[in-house]
Amino acid sequence: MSTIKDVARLTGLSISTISKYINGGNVLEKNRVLIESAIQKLDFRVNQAARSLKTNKTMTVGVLLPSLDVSFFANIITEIEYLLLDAGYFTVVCSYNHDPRQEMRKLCYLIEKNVDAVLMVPEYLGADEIMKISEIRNHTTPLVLLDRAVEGLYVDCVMVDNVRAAYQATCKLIRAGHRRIGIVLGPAEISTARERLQGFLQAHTELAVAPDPECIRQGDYSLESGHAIFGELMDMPNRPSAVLATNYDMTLGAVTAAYERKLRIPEDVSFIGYDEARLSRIISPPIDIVTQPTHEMAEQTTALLLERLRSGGDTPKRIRLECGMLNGQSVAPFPAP
Amino acid sequence: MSTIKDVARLTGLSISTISKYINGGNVLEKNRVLIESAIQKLDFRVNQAARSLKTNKTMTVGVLLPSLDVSFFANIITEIEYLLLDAGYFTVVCSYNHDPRQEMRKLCYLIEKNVDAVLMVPEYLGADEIMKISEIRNHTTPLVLLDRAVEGLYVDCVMVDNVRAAYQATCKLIRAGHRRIGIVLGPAEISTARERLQGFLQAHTELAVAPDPECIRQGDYSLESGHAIFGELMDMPNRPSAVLATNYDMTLGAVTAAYERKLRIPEDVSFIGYDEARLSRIISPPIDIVTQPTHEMAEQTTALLLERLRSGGDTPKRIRLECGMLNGQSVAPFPAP
DNA sequence: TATAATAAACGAAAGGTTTCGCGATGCAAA
DNA sequence: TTTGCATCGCGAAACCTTTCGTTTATTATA
Repeated sequence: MSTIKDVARLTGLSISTISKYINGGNVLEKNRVLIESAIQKLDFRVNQAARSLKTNKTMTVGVLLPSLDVSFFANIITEIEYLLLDAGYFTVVCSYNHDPRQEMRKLCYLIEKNVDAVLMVPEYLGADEIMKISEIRNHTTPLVLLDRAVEGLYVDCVMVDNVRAAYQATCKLIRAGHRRIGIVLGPAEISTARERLQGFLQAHTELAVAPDPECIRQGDYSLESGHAIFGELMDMPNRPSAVLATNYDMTLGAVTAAYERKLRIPEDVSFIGYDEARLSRIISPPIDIVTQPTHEMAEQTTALLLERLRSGGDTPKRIRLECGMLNGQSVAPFPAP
Repeated sequence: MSTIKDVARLTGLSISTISKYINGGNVLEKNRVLIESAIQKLDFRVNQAARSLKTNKTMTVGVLLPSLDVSFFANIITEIEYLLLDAGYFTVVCSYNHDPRQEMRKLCYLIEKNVDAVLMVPEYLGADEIMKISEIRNHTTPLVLLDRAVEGLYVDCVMVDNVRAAYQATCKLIRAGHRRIGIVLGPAEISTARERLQGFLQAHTELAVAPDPECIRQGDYSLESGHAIFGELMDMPNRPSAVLATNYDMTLGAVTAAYERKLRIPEDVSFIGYDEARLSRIISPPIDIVTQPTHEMAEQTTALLLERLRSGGDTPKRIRLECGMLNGQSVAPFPAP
């Protein structure tokens, strides 16, 4: 493995000149040619460890996710990755597999690996624990939270107005005449699930409809749980006339459960799904879908990350983006006209 | 940020003693106590850049995937991650988002970041291009391929016997009496898709059934394409009486398409899916599924990686694992008795 | 008590890069 | 021809750790 020293020797220039060239400094044209050919011949690559040692930077952003295969996050991260690359930053992802112990452990590892910033989707971690990490306490390593806040933790955060999104979807159902509405929620430990429930309840309150606790059911944001819970709801003696599923996987699970029971949407049950517009491309009639602003989330998150990476600490920013609603044909008036 | 030097000063010991302790060497009991409390007080952490510079190791394995949200890969990687962590290695994942240019670029980045080994699921990259990377040519950075080989590239590889898996599934359909069988394939550029097609054709040849080219259709391993292609097959004037979908997402897409058309499985069309056993938990009647040995793949891959990490180069190993078949009730005799 | 054997601590070099202040060089203007 | 100015190149220090060969301390043995 050849070093900058070898390049210096081969070109007859000094180490500092080579370093200058490598880092975009000006060198004499003839030296430029010389250096480039030497680099080529020696197959020289900058030793990143040495560079990091000196600069205290890795030009790498660490992303920590609860799981690798949640398409909602995967989509956002993919976009962020492109944006960060444009800014010269490499992105590495790692997952804690919904495991509370791994969540802390991996966060520490990432920071110890000297990533320049961490972007994370938290799940079970508390503010006190995160604050134990000195790099975060001292703002040495910027931390940005995605999709979910951590109570009592004052760091940058990009999220979505979950309350309002669920509120609007629920309102739509109530306005269509539905009075017993089922909701398929995520785990109560996760703030998005709590917020969506809150919006659901708020719509009931405002429109003076009493929610039935039996119709409020908690899953784990997985395909299977969406399937199971939708099934349970439909098997109730007085089943809800409409259902709201609150993420992509559970939406898909709910739809398969409906199909399986030969329940027609919306004739037999009205339905609103979540997250992926492409869902309506494979379900007919197309369903109504609450869409989250993934592009905007990616952009805002990247902007936030870059700002922190460039100019460091400031008072934390908390960004809330609005969700949209893709109108389909899965909400019918109730009772049927 | 405090360094080993600070710890040395505070304890009155030498730098080398501290280093020895950090790396698991023996020190006097009283010194141990001293060092530990100093480390605590100073909140000392090893500077990984400095360590890497010296040792030429990062204790990190880089994983390169075509996309983050393919659950088949995500499952395997999650398991590998645990196994590698036990062996002291940290795993970082990155994705090239099915983008041929990114595929090469990210591979180079990973290697430049000094990961100790790369595990990759290749897609479009050719052997010649990969061999341009000197670290791989010289076996400086071990490269292990997962799921797919690269033609002409002689490196370690853990894959599955796709030909046989598709062969057996197809045989099952033919033996049940089906003569026109549809297959929903992935992109021809991807070796697994070609192999699965080969197995499909081989079964036809051996059992003396002529395959209909019209029934052989290529998608892109996505939910939508599974949906679309299954739909196309069912819309044919003389549609196949059985269909084989060749990955998880396309299976799910196919099933929703069947539901949508109110086609009963297996009464109206026999069906075999792929990959995820849990599929049968949300589809009724449970479907027959070709299962890939994800656990074993994870184990073998990890073993291979660790071997390379520990003892370096050797003649490349190519491991082929057998797939299984989960019997459901989605294959009916044809014509119906 | 002296010596050998063992264990622990030490000092110094090495690993490859960036950075900063200073010296050299080249060119235009006077 | 000399002066002034702008560029460019250079040397050396610094970043923090590991490692290896050597010294010192400790314990056991004769």
